[in-house]
Parts: sequence; C-alpha cells; structure tokens
Amino acid sequence: MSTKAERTTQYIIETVAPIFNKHGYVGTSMSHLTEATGLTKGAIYGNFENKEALALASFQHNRTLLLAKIDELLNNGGNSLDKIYSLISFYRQYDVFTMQMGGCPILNIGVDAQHNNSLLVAANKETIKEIEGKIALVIENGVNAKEIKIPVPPLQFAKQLYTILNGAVAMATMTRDRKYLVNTMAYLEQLVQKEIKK
Amino acid sequence: MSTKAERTTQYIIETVAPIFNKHGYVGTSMSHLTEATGLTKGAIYGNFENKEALALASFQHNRTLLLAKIDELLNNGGNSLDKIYSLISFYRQYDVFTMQMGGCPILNIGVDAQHNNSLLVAANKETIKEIEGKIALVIENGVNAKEIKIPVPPLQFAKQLYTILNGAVAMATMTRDRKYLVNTMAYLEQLVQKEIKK
DNA sequence: CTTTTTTAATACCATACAGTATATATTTTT
DNA sequence: AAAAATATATACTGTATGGTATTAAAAAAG
Repeated sequence: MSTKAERTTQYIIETVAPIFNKHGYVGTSMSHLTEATGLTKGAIYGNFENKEALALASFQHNRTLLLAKIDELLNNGGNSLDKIYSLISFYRQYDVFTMQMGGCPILNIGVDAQHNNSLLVAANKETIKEIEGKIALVIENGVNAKEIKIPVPPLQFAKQLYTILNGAVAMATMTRDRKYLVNTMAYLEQLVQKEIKK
Repeated sequence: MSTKAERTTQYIIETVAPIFNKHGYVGTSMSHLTEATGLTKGAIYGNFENKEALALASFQHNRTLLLAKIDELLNNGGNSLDKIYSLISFYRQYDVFTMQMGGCPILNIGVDAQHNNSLLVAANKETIKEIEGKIALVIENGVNAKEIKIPVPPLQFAKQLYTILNGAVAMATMTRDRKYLVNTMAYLEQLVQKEIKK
C-alpha cells in the first residue's frame, strides 16, 4: 500500500489542480491552497518544494486526465472516421468534462502562464504537440486504410482540426456560452462528412 | 489644449495597457506600473481610483485600437467578399498587430480575468459581441446584395468565422508559433472561396 | 508675476505573500 | 508496544502588496 505522504501528495494535487487552473499561477496563493485542502503550509511544503512545483504537478494532473480521455476516444475500436467523430462529439461536451479541472487546462494555463511561468508554458506546448500527434496518427491510419482522403498532410490536418476545436473552447470559455461548442461541432461534423469522407 | 492631468492619464493608460494584457489583472502589481511609467503611486492614484479602474481603462484602450482596425478593414470600400478577405488577411498578421498591446486583448483578458475580475469579463464579452456584430453586418449586406450565399444566418456565420479566427490566435499564442495563423488563414480563404462565393 | 488650484512625490499604513525552522503528532518499523 | 522515522502544525521570518495622508512641486487663473 502507498505511504501516508504519497496519499497526501495525491490528495493535495487533486484538490489544488482546479484552483491553479481557474486562478492561474500568480492568481493562486498559498492561503487558497491551505484553505481548500484543510492542511497547513507545513504539510504542503513537506510534500512539494515550492509553489511552482505544485503548480506544475497540478497541470500534469489535469493534462493526464485529458490525455487519458482523448486516448480512450481515439483507441475505441472502429475506423478512423468514427474516431474523429467521437472526438468531435466529446468536444461538444468539453465544458462538462473540464469542469472538474476548473476549465480547459490547455487554454487556461497556455494563456495565463505565458508571461508568468515558463515551465508551465513549456509543459503546455508539449501537451498540445502530443494531442496533435495523436489526432494525426488516427488521420494517417485512416488515409493508409483508404477510409478517408485529406487535402493536406495528416499532421497539418490534425493541427487545423485542433485549432478549430480550441477556437470553440476559447469562445465558450470567454463568453461562458456553450453554444459555441455545439455550433462549432455541428460545423465540423458536416465538414468532415463533406471533405474527408471518401 | 488638454490639461496636464488628461495627458498624464493618457500616458499612463498607454504605458500600462500592454503590461496588464501580458501579465493579467492579478499578475500586474503597482510596482510594475510605477516602474514602467516612471511615475510614483501618488501620481497613478491621483489619476485612477484604484488598480481595477486602471485595468479596465487599459482593456478599453486596447479594445479601441483593435476595433478601430477592424472597422477600417470592414469599411474599406469594395464588396462584402473583399471585406471578409481583408479581415482574414489581417489575422494572418494578427500577432504583429497585437504585439504593441502585449498580445491579443480578447484572448488574454478573456481567459485571465475569468475567475479574477468580473468587470473585465463583462467588458470582454461585450467586445466579442461587438466584433461578431460587425462581421455579421458585412455578411448580411453581402447576402442582400447577392454577392455571397451562406448556409446559416449571418450572425451564426460570423460567430463561426470569429471562432476559427480566435482558435488560430489561441494556438499561436500558446505555442508562440505564427504558423497557426498562416495555415488557418489559408484554410479560411479557400473555405470562403468554395463555400460562400456565389 | 502672484495667487490659487491642481498634480505628483514622499513616507507611511495594515495586510497578505511565499517560504522556513522548530516543535508536536502520527505513522512505520522493529 | 517501544523506538525510530516521517509527516504535519505552529509560529515566525522578511518582503511585497494595494492603498492613503500629507507634503512639495508645478501648472493654470487672476
């Protein structure tokens, strides 16, 4: 079984991750964290070197949750077209899924950390690259299996798709209006149907 | 001529607006502002009630710059299709244009202020609505003049277009890679040509 | 050019911040 | 169950925070 400290560390990360995601790196204070966890600074600093290490662990936690979900969608049997459709369907409810994390970790951290924390910026960039790669792989397999045809290389197509997905996420976040998700996913579905379905 | 205070007020806003835009509301401290302006807190608090008022004025300043540019593009003679193309061309270099502001004010403030400052969130939402309205008007005129045809109502089309534009802005911001702007604008140009050009 | 009014600098609040050394609990190991 | 090791709480750094009276300087009005 795991040691006490390991469990506490995990508990802190889970509790604190949505707070960092909502309020950003500078916007989150140690007192926010002690209050939310019910622990003291002694406990937190016993498990994490400093605020930055905790913020990074928090981002990695959210990132892992999101990547696990995307993996699940993209490895869930079916042909590549089904996988793309299920990714789009997932983003229609992206706001519901990311609520537990305090919003989209990619967008929030990616924008918030920009001039405040370079470690978080780097971790976020890496995550974006990873997601694009996963989508590109599905596309590539679909092309090879002659299930779909695309007008540009797989990675570029994946980046383009992910850009539009994130556009919807950004708009929905900024306006707090989930219609942007719904409408954009409707648009993408007909786009996929018309443009890449062979 | 303008009074001294009016000029100082304006000078403060111009100097401080990019800082707020880069570092966010909580991430910007009064000492950042005194350092950047070369003024003391006495001078700043003589011209602004508090930090929030200054942040709001800063956002309004950037918003005005952006809206002026968009107005210029969308009222610059030519038919509605030309206007859409010139908007898309502008976004290809959006990073250059918004550098003076410390990045895209819509995205930065829209995301950063989300759980930190409700006044800024409201001002940002209002600005988004305004931009969408301006685009929708161009579309509507184009439809009425039978220059273009669109598969959805003008406002919805405008929102969809603006969502994709902002997706490119978000990706370019987060990854610091302007290729997202270039590629997305290339995509949008062929989309407009194929889909709405009558 | 003097007086009045306005504007900005200084010096100062009280509070909150990230982080730490030490003491006290609480687990683990024996 | 006792001893050793670990984990958490307490109490405390020094510094930075947003904000404010008050004083000095500069601009505008007479």
